[in-house]
Amino acid sequence: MLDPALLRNRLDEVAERLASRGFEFPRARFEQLEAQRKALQSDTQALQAQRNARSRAIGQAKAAGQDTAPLMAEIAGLGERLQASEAALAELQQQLHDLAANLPNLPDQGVPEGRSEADNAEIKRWGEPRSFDFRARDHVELGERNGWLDGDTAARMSGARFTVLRGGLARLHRALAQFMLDLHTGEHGYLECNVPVLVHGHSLYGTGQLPKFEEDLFAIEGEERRYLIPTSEVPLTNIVRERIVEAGELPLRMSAHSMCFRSEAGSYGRDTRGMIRQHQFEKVELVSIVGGQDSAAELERMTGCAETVLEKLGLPYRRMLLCTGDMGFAAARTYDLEVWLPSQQTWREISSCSNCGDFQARRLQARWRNPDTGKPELVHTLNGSGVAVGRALVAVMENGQNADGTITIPEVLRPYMGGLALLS
RNA sequence: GGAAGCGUGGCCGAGUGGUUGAAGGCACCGGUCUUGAAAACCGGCAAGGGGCAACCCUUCGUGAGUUCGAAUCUCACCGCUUCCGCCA
Repeated sequence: MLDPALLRNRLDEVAERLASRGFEFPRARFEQLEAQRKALQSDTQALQAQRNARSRAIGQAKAAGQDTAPLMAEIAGLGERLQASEAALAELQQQLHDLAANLPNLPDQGVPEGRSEADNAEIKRWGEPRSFDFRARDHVELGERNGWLDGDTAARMSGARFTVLRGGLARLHRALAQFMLDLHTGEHGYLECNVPVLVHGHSLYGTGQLPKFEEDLFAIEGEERRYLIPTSEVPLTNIVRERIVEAGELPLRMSAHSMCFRSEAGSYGRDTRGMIRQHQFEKVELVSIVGGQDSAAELERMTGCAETVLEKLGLPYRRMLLCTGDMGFAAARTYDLEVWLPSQQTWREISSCSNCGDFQARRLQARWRNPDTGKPELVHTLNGSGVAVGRALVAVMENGQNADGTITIPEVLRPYMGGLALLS
């Protein structure tokens, strides 16, 4: 949610910055609603003030033992007028709120303008894509040869975009998640969390997936509707929902390994082969809650933590600064990490780290107490993948493959594989 | 699933339908005192919204209702606690 004061006072700037990310602000409608709201609100409050004053007078008269009948007669009809006014105001405010809830965050200064991923800026590159002296196989081919990776069996029980993993590959997948979580909690200062994967709609509203992107989610109907989380950013960030955090608790850094569920509506035909795009996948997530003055530096730090994962695994990657048109709804600034996939001869997203500023915090009413002022202020929230486990598995397989179809296990994972160095 | 109880500010906790946005305490901030600190004492201290401002409005789990007036009365819902049943 954008700062409502910004909408009222600096509409030109807001509209312009939203336009830079390809969002057309419904300006005429907003201005009309806002003008009506202003008039109706002051009318309503005048009526409320009148009612309060009269009721107080009746109370005083009664206490003094005077006759209250004339005062009562004076406010006859006030109640109905007030009720009508309040109802109309509530309706208007609902419309304004609905409009505001669908506005994406403003891009930070310094985010390159652009319409699609083609306009993203490459910030850095690490590692050297390996050159093969044999035909490099893709992860599906590598996996199916040994029955490690089985999409057909998964399709029979669950449909498309699911996978069954077996044996050493299943273990390697688990090893990756363990390694990442250990790294972030042991060396990067994140608090290990285990969180619900089923959440209420209001939690998804808080992080910005609702109301606009309901079709991307799996919903569970029961006595109460719940949703499967698309990322543990949702539960981790909702930990501070409607809380006032003490300054000494910040920065609050949390990490979780969880299942993630996405309907992938609208991506028919894309990445249908293998494990790149699944309805159900695992991810180690990083979330930071900080004071507003620290969020820019925290984004750099967080992105560095995600990069460390890839570096320790020996996976070549590049860091991209997303352009205005390619950022997510809640993000003000986003870095994507893209890992090299030999089979596709291209870079594929494996992590996305975003600074959401106070956008989510305003929806969540998540605040901290600023010791300088003694007043509560909205926190800034950041989230990043540290990193996607399924895609990391794909990258390890493809980059670590040998001519005979075996896979060399990165050294940092061997302790999690019982010392095994080669998957064969 | 059955029974009982409870939801009040950052926290704890009072609150007979009428200047109660809410006593008291803790925490926090400022001051006096002190070599310094602690203690003691004095003062301040909820959030959100509207207005240049004076000031006004809203909020006591949520939503409806009764009333001139609701933290207080009624109903429904939600959440929490305890006991019983079931259960990994």
